[in-house]
Amino acid sequence: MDTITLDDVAKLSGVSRSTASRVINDQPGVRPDVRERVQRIADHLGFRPNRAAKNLASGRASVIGLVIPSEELRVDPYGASITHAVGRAATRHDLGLMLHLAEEVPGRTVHHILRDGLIDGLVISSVALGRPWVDELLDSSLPTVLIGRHPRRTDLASVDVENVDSSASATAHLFDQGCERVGTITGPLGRVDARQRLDGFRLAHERAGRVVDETLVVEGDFRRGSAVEAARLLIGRGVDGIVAGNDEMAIGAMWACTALGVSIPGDVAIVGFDGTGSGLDTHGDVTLSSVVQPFDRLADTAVSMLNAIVEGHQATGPVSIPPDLVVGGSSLRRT
Amino acid sequence: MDTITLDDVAKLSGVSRSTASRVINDQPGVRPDVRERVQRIADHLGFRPNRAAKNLASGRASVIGLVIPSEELRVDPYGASITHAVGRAATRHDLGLMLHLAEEVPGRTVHHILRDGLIDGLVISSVALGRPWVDELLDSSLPTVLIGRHPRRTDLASVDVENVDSSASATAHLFDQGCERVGTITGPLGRVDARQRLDGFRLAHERAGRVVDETLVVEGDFRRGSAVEAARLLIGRGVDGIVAGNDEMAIGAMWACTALGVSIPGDVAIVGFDGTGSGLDTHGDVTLSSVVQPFDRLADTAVSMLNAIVEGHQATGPVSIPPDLVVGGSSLRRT
DNA sequence: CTGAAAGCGCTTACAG
DNA sequence: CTGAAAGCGCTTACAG
Repeated sequence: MDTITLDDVAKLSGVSRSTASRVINDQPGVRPDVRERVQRIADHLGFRPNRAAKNLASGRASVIGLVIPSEELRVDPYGASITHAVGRAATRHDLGLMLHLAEEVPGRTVHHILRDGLIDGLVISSVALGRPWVDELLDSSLPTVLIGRHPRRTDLASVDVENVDSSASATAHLFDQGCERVGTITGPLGRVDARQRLDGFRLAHERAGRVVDETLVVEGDFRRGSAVEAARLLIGRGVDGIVAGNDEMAIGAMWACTALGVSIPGDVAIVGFDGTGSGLDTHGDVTLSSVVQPFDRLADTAVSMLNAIVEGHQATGPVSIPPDLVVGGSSLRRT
Repeated sequence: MDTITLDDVAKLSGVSRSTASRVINDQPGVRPDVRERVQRIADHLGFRPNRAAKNLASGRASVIGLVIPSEELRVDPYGASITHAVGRAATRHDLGLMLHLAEEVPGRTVHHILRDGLIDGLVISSVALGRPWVDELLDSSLPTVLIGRHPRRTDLASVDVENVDSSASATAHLFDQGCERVGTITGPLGRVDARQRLDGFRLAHERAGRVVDETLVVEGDFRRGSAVEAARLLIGRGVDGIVAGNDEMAIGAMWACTALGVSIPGDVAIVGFDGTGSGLDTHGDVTLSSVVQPFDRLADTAVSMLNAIVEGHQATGPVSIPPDLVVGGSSLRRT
């Protein structure tokens, strides 16, 4: 073994393990010159503290878990974006990230996750809610932060995009582009985010003194396929603008338009939500306008909140972060 | 603290910690009745061994890491599929999975990953190769297994899909469907997998006694956008079949066809590779034919190999697993 | 500012 | 088949 331990550093520096520990962990109470010497020796030796030992001794793992449905990870770029963002955030906070795929966790393993001391807390994608073991976690002693929103509980620490106003802006943007008959393809209305985005759609109408034509409100399921059909329906009903509940469905709608020879944005202007599908390579020639989720800020906030809870602070309630409307070719009519 | 330790179990069972440990870890050398009693008490107490302690004492983390480029995770379903599959495999092997996003690892952190004792080994997506710190890992003392193939080195433990023959089958399938002018959109030819799939394309021609029309071989970059253009080109050159280097590009090609009013599979039959994009909701009405990667088998094999290396066995060389051609509506002409 | 000492919860030879 | 003991590599009050 050429594994270098704290003892090695201490011995070579001529200090005690305690002092070496303080230096390594940037704790105060060490004479500057001593600190410098120890640090130098540690660097020179290439000392890396053993995490397991540190964990055991301190009761801190410096690792957090992410719970996300595997379906979400595979099927929807949203899941991948969240995973990516939380990974970045964890790294920034100097934490490791363990992946817990929602489908893969056998029943009793919940306790495993809870008590095996391998993680300090959990970031949970609200998409994972509804599974009994996930719901159970919410009330366990393990610190958790939700990305998204719980359908009922407001006591949980959570971070979410602001859905209502931003969705209203997207709708208003279509009005601005001269759209007269704007329809919407919503996510599954059992989900909070889908409902809130619909609320925003209605709000924009209200603000503009318009009346929502209810035949132009079609429920989808956040997947592309559902939007292809829904878009056909809406096109049949003469829409000239579509607000999609997410980008996947916006892409489905674009597909339907293309297949029907309906031009975008000339005949139908389209706006999505998420910002996962933007970029030319996602849907032919036209870039998709979208309400872009601030994934990095969401993740960073979530990890910060989680850290705070781990450190013993009270969990704060839901936090909401406004996204940006990014206008692309799918909705911009040159005037 | 109501944390239950091995000591609690031992005391309540009236045995030593050693014996309790043996029972908990299913090690031999314990009288059946004792084993049963200890087990029962452990269960009753809800005992969960502390992983950090176990790790420290045994030198095993029971956690493996996955290195994957974050781009891959966000942009291409392939990355998400791999991540998902490795997550499943890890769970099956009773291992935790830590995520190491290729972009997020600062230089010196390599050593961190190497020596902090948090992981036993690493599954590395070959897409991550080329980054200096990743390449460095390959030669470190940390056990690693590659999913994919190294451009040069054959000494590394790796698992990959069989690319050549399967790609040949895909091409042959188009011949079977009556295609006379089959073109291909390849991945970036700097990559082994892209080259091998092109080799398969050529091989199929050879086997069928046909000559490859080199003007029908167009290089893409595995992204959708590149395929939209490439497909336009190919359509202009009169192809009636397209073999795409992956599903993302197949979808791009389908998009191009749809936009040009070219019918699929009537005018142009299309086959992809990966099996990530199949399912109706990905591209309008038509399901995509594809060489479907055996993600679960790939991941399972990779994790098994990794485990073996961790346990001290010699690393075996590259392993290749054949994928399945799954025929969908994009290439099946009713005859 | 510094160090000696106990302890985190487990595993693992080593004796019996 | 079973147990006493040492040890994994760190942190953390507690004294000085």
